[in-house]
Amino acid sequence: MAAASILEPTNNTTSGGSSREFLDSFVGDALRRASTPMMTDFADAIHGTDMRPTFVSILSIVDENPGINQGAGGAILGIARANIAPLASEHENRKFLRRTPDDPDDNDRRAISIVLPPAGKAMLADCKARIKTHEKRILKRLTAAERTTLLRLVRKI
Amino acid sequence: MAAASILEPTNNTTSGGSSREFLDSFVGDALRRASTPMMTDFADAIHGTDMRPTFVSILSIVDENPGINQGAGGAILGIARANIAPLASEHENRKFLRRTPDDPDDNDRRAISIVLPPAGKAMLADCKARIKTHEKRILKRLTAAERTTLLRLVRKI
DNA sequence: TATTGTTATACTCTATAACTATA
DNA sequence: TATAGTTATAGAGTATAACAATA
Repeated sequence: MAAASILEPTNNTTSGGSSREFLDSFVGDALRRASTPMMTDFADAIHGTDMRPTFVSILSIVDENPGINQGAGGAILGIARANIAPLASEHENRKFLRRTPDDPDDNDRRAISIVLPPAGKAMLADCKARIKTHEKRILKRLTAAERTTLLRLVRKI
Repeated sequence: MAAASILEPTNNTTSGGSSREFLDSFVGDALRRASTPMMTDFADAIHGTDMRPTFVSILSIVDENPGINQGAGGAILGIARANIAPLASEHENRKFLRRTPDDPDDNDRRAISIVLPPAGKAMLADCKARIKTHEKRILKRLTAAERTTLLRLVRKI
């Protein structure tokens, strides 16, 4: 992959003197223009691990909520049940998570509990380290205070 | 369409007491979780116009930079040349923009100038009005000052 | 050689509907 | 009837490679 942007403009507001007046007044477009390269850089950060952004977030949620079922995990992440299923299945094939028909209360046989086996924990640890480096690189133009403010404001949306 | 989120959690930080500690510390994930519903709501806002988010941004850029060529327009928007081509072609078929082999300096016959005919201007005006309403709805939890700060910080990424 | 536009292709993420098995 | 998981499919957005015409 190595998806370092092909697009010439490196700054994020106006480009070369061309007008972006309308778009520049909208938060939605700013968010899109920030999150796309962010995702690209994220993908670069975990390149070589055969993981993808959504994969890492799933491992992270399962690690912090062992035994959680797929639907609840997906809801936390904002991923629909229908999209969690194939991802969980792929994870399981790679031995990064384990699904058991056991449920937390042992009385709903529809629910499937997910848990991280050692291979999953190791992969997650590797990705976490890579992601921390990635975030530092991406956010180097923001002070610590600005990052905190940004997080707070984005979450209010 | 009418894609009002199917996902249960309505707030954006932690859900129901489940842990999101790791993800919650990363700006990238917050951005993703904010921009996805934002795009969905945007799509709802322009529903019925047969437009898509990228379509609107292209019309907007051409309107503000009449005669711009495709590559430059795409660069302003962060869209690769290869992806602009089919979008521009579809726009042209719908009479929302006009492409002429004339270039600004009349001496580069590779470049193609784009311009908004009346139908394109009318469609853009309609979309702009819808988008303004959409942004107000989405950002209703932020004060004017917070929106300004958010825009400034996101652009620094 | 480099660049504009084009085509074709692949991949990620998201949305929807329909199905099963449980409840 | 309602829910958890599954499957299949469709759509939007993005990335890459290769090509023709032009510079």
